[in-house]
Amino acid sequence: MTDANIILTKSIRDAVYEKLKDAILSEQYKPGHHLKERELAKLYGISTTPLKEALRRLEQEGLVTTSARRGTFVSTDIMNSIEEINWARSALEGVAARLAALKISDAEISQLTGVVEQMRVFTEQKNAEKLLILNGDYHKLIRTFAKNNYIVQQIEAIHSFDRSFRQKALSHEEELERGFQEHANIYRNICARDADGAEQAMISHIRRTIVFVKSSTEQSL
Amino acid sequence: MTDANIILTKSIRDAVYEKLKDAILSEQYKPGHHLKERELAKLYGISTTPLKEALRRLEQEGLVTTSARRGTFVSTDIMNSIEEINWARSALEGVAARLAALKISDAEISQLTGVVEQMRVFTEQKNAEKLLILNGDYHKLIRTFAKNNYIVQQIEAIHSFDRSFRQKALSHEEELERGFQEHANIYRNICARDADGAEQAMISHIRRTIVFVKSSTEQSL
DNA sequence: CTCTAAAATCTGATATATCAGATATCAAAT
DNA sequence: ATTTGATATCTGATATATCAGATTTTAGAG
Repeated sequence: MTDANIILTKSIRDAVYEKLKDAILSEQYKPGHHLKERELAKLYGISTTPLKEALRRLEQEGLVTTSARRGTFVSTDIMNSIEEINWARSALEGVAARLAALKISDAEISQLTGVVEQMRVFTEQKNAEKLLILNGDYHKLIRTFAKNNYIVQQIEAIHSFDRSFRQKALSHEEELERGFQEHANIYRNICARDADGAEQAMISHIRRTIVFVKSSTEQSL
Repeated sequence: MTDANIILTKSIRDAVYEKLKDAILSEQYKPGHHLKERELAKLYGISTTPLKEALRRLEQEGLVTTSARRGTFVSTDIMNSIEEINWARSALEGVAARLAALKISDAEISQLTGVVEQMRVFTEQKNAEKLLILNGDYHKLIRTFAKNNYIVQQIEAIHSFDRSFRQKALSHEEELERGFQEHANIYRNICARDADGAEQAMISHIRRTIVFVKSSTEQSL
């Protein structure tokens, strides 16, 4: 409740969209759950208009399914939607790494080096919490250095989806070391201005993570 | 006017979404044009509620930009250059080809074969007009076979921006034959279920086209 | 004439009422 | 007891009214 109220500047529509998305991704609303417009509107103390707009957006993203005058339901296969989105992310972050390798300046390499060195420290300390933040910074730096606004926008639109996803990835200890090695590998390729190598390293890093989280989630069922 | 009324089964929301999208893509509403909710609602004889939902969807696709209580405007694609967008397109169509290679059924291969055979004929006839349509069908089939809704949406959002781009690509005769060879190569990789090969073939095909169009456009200036 | 501030106006955002399709309920017929 | 169909009810879809931020207009001071 508290964190939602921090966002005072946002419209009700966007606030309720974020709230619902988080609730669905964290499985507070389980697959198949009926999201009733009037009920939710009353619960959140808002009208159905912005709520409806939020539901439409979630529908387009595949998180809910609406049947006219029957109801809106949380999609039965959320993991599939998340996986679909992460395939797109792998492609977009891959090409971002390529462009970064082509365009990066020496000053920017220094910046990236600084982050990688910090990551090395926290990996040795097995500090998953700090690493989660640093990993975010690392990926953000790379797409910034790609200097392609459209790609940055698309990647950041995807980001909120896999907050929970990346958290799961780092909850396994062996993943910390492997993740760092892959990040270091991407880093080396970018520094060497090896566009093909950087793109491939980034793509296989993200796709391996997809498969890893998927399989470890399925095991826990 | 008449064709819109044929769709009686659809919701007003979807009908007005398509109507607006067509109008924007055909440049009846030019970039920068102010789409006023009340004005359009009155024009179409509907209320602002479904109209607003249609506008939100167009906003998410990037066709319009809304500033709260200032207005909704047809996007000016000046923000993101055609080149920027096409880097994203190459990555997304590449991963679509990969997924198609992984998931394609025998029946779907037959469908794709049919299109490729037609393309062969029109390439020999140097029929650029027909090839433009078939190329579109070909790419659309591949992304459909990828069975990833999110990626399909992203690619089609990009398409609505640069119809002119692919037209330019085929305006050079030597490009017809080279384009067909590349398409045939992608096709072979997908049929062989070679995911890596299909992705690489698609990516290099699109990126070569980007460079080609860019250089030939610069020459003509 | 210029500048400023208040008010009128324009616009999207939100709230509420109503419509209409889909489903569930239940009583009557067999 | 089962079936059927009328009806009550639930739900999203749509229409309309109102709110509030942003812009423009304009009246008044200098």
